[in-house]
Amino acid sequence: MDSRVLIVDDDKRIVNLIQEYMKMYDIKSIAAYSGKDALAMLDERVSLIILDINMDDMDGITLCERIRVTNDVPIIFLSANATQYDKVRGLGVGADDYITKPFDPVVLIAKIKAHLRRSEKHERNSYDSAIEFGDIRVYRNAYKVTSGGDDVNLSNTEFKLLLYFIDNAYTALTRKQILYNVWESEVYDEGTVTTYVNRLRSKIDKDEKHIKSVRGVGYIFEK
Amino acid sequence: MDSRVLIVDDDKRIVNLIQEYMKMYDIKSIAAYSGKDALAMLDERVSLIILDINMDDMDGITLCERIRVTNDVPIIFLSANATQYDKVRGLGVGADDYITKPFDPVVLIAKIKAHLRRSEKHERNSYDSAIEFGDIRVYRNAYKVTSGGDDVNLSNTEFKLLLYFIDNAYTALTRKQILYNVWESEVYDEGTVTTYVNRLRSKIDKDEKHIKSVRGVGYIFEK
DNA sequence: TGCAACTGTAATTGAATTGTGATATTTTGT
DNA sequence: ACAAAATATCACAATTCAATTACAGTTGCA
Repeated sequence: MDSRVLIVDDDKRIVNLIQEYMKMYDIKSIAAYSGKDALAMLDERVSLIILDINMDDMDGITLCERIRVTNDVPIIFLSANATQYDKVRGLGVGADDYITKPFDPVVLIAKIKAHLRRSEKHERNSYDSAIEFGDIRVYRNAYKVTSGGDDVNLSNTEFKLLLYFIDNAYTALTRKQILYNVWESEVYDEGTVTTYVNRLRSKIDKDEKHIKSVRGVGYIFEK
Repeated sequence: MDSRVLIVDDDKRIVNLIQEYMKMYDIKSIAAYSGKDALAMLDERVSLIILDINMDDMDGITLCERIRVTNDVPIIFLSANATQYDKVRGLGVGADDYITKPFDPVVLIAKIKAHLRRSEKHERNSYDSAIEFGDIRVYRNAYKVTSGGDDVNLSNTEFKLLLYFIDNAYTALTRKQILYNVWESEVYDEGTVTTYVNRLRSKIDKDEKHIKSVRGVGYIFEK
């Protein structure tokens, strides 16, 4: 994980506080103390922005709109209360989440991590390039999988299941979740998932290096 | 084939990499390391532009719009992820294709060639640029196909289908997609595609080396 | 006009895939 | 070590899918 979070707030104490927490969880951050500074810093690579709604020189909403013109990075608003956020949402500004002050650091970190994970997910799984793990390569567009260079013949369902795992790597998935997302219906027996996971394993993951069982929950895929 | 590709990216390593691959396939290229340079180079004759979406001095979208004011040359976007490209498409910017980083060089070259071929069609000086795979040669402009030197008689629909496959090599295509693009309508039965694929196979690909079935999906063409 | 090629649909066949239960194995808590 | 629960494995019948073949309507052209 090589992501950076930009914190924008004209109250330096708040910025310092957030940076302290983030340091504890090994999340890199940079800070801007005004809207103008923030815009300047966007030239650098930033994975997520935490943005205070109330600032002196430029309010957070305006700043958010300006950012959105050129940038798709997730934004979490810091607001004094929930009503304030409703206003933001009403305006249709492209914010992705919000936290009200005073905030619980645990919640803040959880939200940050969730957003980082989500955007990271989209990054690597580009459409034309192969996804690799171990000696397995998955070619999304070609519906093709190779293992050590040799073609592996996966059925359509097996392939879709594999993609679902890949798109949700490092997250434990319940059988119900898997049914819902891969079979797009819950009418099937959960045992079906078990069977298919094992079919997939027998073809590309004989020693269960990547698709691991999580007893009582379901499965987790690790690259 | 006397065409030139302009590569625009401020990351010189990427540019060099692409130029290396292109050299291997005898495609001439020139490079620009900034949007400003790229605009200047457009005075010269260019057949295709490969354009990074993220650049320091001018983002790819803006550059694309500026180019489009005066120029109709095909543009392939290089983007960090597919989401980014969706945004471009949403803006209605006149991009013709995209490739996500990290890219598969084979796919990149295939796409470049496809675009060059397509635009070449409109130019006067391209009589008999054949597309080759196996012992098959396809002469786009002459509506002619040979197999091992002998003429193959393809019907019009079969020929259009073959061209569609060629232009979308290494991508699995659904029957619906094929209907939509070759028959230019979806009113027909999907079985029609099946029949035509098999007619095509019996004429130029008896052992299914190039047109492969992807069960549950459709077909994929590989050169 | 008449014939040959082409077009799209439909029926048939064989093979791959599908979901489910029945049984074996592993893991867990006591 | 034991029973209970969860998971893995296996075998199966039903289904789905694509290749093949046949066919009737259409088009083009000689």
